[in-house]
Amino acid sequence: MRVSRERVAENRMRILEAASRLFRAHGFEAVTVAEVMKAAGLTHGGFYGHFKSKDDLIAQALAHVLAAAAPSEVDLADYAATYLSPSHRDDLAGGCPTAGLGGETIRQPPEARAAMTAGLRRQIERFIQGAPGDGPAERRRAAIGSWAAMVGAVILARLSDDPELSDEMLAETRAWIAGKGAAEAPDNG
Amino acid sequence: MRVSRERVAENRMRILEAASRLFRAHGFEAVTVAEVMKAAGLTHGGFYGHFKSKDDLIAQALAHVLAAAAPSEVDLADYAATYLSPSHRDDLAGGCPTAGLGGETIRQPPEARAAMTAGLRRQIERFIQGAPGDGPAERRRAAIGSWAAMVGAVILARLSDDPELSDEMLAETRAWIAGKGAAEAPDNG
DNA sequence: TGTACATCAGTGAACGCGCGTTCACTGATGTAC
DNA sequence: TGTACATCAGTGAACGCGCGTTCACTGATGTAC
Repeated sequence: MRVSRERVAENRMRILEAASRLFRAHGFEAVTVAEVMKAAGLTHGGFYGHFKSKDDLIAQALAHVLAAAAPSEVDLADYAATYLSPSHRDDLAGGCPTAGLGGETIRQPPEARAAMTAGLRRQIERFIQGAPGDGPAERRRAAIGSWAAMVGAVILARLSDDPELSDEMLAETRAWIAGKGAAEAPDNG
Repeated sequence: MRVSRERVAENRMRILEAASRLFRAHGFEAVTVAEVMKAAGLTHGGFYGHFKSKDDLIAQALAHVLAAAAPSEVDLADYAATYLSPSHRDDLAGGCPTAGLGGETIRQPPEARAAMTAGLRRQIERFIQGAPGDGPAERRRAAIGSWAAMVGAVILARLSDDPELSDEMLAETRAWIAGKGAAEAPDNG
């Protein structure tokens, strides 16, 4: 049965939201088109009215969730405290798509990688204002280094089957980033 | 045709080596059992004489490649220079299994995660001796933070479809780690 | 504003392919004498 | 040391299942008059 134009747009959004959460929770390959459609409250046959293919959905779901991130500048230390928290580590489905899907997106088609690259650029820009350092170059370096450490730490913390080591990865990386931020630029090395 | 006992052990090693490279290059799910066996110079039917299942192969291949890493202590700055090089970034099949497969291993069965956790522990221990810092706690913090930044930076660099941004991720993270190593512990923050 | 019809979003059965896994078979290895 | 036979690693065809994708159909929406 045909539905109204608003309903079509709403269904499309529901598919993107459901896909975004399911992909983050289980990875691109483990999630089926039928599962996504069911989570969106639809049947699988209608999928191809909205998307060209599953790969197309992957790219659009990534672009959707990455664009939804807070647009304003953030304080790097505040952001790190939230990002490197146990509750973010434990929230696969609702957490950072870069940490949850970055490792898999490397092998995805160009469209998905392009979405991730755009997200990476935005994240660095977002960090630059609130990053420590004397000049723009130093602040950019701090933004890049901190972001790499945050993403790496969440992945390693999720990987660990020992809760103590997992908590330690988060807490120590957070302290290490804060320590680096407070330190002055060295003149050796 | 039956083969000699040495040949059995050699075949098993060949399967583990082939699996380790193929998994790192293409991910666990994209690689088929038949592909692994073909790369090892065998036919797929014999696979179940060596391994209980594909999941079993994944866990054993991870344990195998992680155990093969250099056992001695390393200088953190030297290690970072190699790890954060374009040639390591571009060598998916021969590169670090944590960077290549860590993101996917989160969703793998306990045995695979246990292998990764053991590798993570070993890597931190390996770094502690050569890490900067006054006491053991400070050196451990530097080891953890640096490792998180290295893994994150390689993943982000591989993700980026812009070669310039990709190179920048590696170079800036490397400089940032070095800068942090030289800095003294802050008394604020 | 009402009516008649064309459009098309969504349904659910079906298709085809690839994958993990199984199995009857082969023939070289290892062992008992 | 040599022979006869049991063992079993590897082969390749086959199975069964699940997945992405297609398609004929349905019926509410949107439009032409």
